[in-house]
Amino acid sequence: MDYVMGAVNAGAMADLENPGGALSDDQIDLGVLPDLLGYNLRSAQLALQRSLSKAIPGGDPGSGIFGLLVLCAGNPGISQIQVARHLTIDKASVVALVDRGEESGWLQRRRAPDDRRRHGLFITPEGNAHLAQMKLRMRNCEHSFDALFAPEERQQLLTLLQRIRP
Amino acid sequence: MDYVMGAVNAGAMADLENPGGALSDDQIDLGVLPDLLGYNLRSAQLALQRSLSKAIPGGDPGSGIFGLLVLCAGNPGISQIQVARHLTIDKASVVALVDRGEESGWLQRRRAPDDRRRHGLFITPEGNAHLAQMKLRMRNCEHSFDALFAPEERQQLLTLLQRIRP
DNA sequence: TATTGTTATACTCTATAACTATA
DNA sequence: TATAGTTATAGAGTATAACAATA
Repeated sequence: MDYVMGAVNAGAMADLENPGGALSDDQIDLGVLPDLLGYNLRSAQLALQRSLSKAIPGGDPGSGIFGLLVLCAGNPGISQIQVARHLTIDKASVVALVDRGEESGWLQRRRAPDDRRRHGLFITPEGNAHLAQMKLRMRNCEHSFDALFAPEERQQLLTLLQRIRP
Repeated sequence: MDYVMGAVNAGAMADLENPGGALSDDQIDLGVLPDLLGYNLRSAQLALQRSLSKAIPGGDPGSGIFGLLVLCAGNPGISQIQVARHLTIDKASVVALVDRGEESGWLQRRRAPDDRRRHGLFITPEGNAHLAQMKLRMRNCEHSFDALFAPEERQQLLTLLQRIRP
């Protein structure tokens, strides 16, 4: 119950204390937010994402073209529905992604001979070259965040995050 | 260099081994993805977000109406630009959020008497009631993820995530 | 019937740029 | 000049639903 009523009471109290003046920026009360997994996940991801998208056009790992190319490079002939499953997005969302990759010349759809419903995805030499470049930039960018963690801390962060995955 | 070439070589090898047949779902090679902070952050957040948005309409903590109401409850008279700073989004993105909150009757804009450029934001009794309900649902939903962590693990996860914040 | 891919559509979140009113 | 808020616009990213081709 404390959890639920806390901010409400704080609000009522602050209301009496602050009938209209400006609030200084460092006295802002974040309430329950800092204790929520969702809030902290989102803040962290936004920070990393902004840094990545400055360093790498389309460089959000796991969404966007980067994750797709990694999967095609490691699993030639992977189907779109498998991409969807492993990037945890809908198969319909994969279509536009693959379209982009194909238009850019980084991958190809090839109708699978053994099951003509399936499109096998194959990375091209241009795709591999592009991916290698993206990986370099990605590594450099992630490296700038490594300073925040001791090596075993970084690993534990990854381990804990992976438990949340479906 | 291993880092960069790893998946490329794996790709070339797999290409020889797999000239067109289906790949089984559990032999998919995720390449460098599992070692990337960005990929793991995104997967974890997607998983949590999907769970939350089933339990709570508009319930992504920190984005959306929830974070806004928490800030208004704890800091009556907070300005929109302060909301933007603490939710780490642009001031332009705050406008639509506050519009929604005002239309729903959960908060009010009040022109600040000491600086007529500023809109102070104030939560309404209806907003407080709604927020209390959202917090209950949020707690229940986050609680279902707590099973994944020992108490000190959860705390360390939060601590590590907070280091990434700008 | 079930699966793979596709199209069409819409919604949320965020950003940028240009504007206003106030300071 | 600078700041707070607004408007207009655009771009990701994702989802759902309905559909075609194939199994």
